[in-house]
Amino acid sequence: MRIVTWNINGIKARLPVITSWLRQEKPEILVLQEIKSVDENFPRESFEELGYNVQTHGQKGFNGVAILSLMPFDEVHRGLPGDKNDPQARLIEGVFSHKAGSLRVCNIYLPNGNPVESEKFPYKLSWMDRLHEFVEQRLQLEEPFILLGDFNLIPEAIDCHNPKGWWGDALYRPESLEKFRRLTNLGLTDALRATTNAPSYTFWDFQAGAWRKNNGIRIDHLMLSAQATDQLKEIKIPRDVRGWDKPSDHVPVEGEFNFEPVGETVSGFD
DNA sequence: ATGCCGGGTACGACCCGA
Repeated sequence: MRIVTWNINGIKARLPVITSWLRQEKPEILVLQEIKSVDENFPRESFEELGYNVQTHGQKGFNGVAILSLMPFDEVHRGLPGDKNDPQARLIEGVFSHKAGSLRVCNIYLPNGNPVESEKFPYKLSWMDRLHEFVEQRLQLEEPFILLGDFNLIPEAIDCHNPKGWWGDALYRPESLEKFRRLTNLGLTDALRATTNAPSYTFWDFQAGAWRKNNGIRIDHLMLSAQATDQLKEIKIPRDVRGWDKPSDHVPVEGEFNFEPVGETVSGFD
């Protein structure tokens, strides 16, 4: 079973790229960040035609997350608990069945946090505190759990082309990394780093020829519970997608797992 | 290089992103 994360930077502008990629790749699950759409305007039919079940958690103008799945959703949860006044749509979770049990897939778009001097940075840190609480509860379930998405965090120097240039940015500074390590120390495995020590970028800025110069960073991650790590086969990052027509500034990150779907996929829920 | 692109809203600039 293939489970993929992709920050697509606007569903409206990216629909042709995503549908052609889906026709080619047909992953069981694709999670999207930055759909920049309200739920009513999400082009769900374009994905349903391809056999996908669609669940969204959108908002007007920016942010917004979605899960596309060939398998039916057993459960859907929207929003990160811990602040009822937080209007930003950055988390959606789906629960699925596979032959040996259940699989919980939580898609996040973690706040960027820049500029560090603005209110955006404390928002990032408090969002990470809320995520910590949430993940702690999820891990107590002792089941396959995949926390994936755009973390807006550069884990280590190897994960950026120019570490000295990035150091101090909200994506790569002590306060952010301390909370990130506290989170992963709950018992999450970085799937990419479990399989390779090679530099593996997932984002290249639109500006300043970043793609041409390979001036990239790795900020899109699959973080796995022990029960999910046991089933991990490999991680692939199809970086060529960054060179397609009208690309996102992020590329997909694909996880291949030993989970097997239950029978035929069916639509018609919800 | 705290905005050079690129997408959003809304239709002329501004907000947002990493």
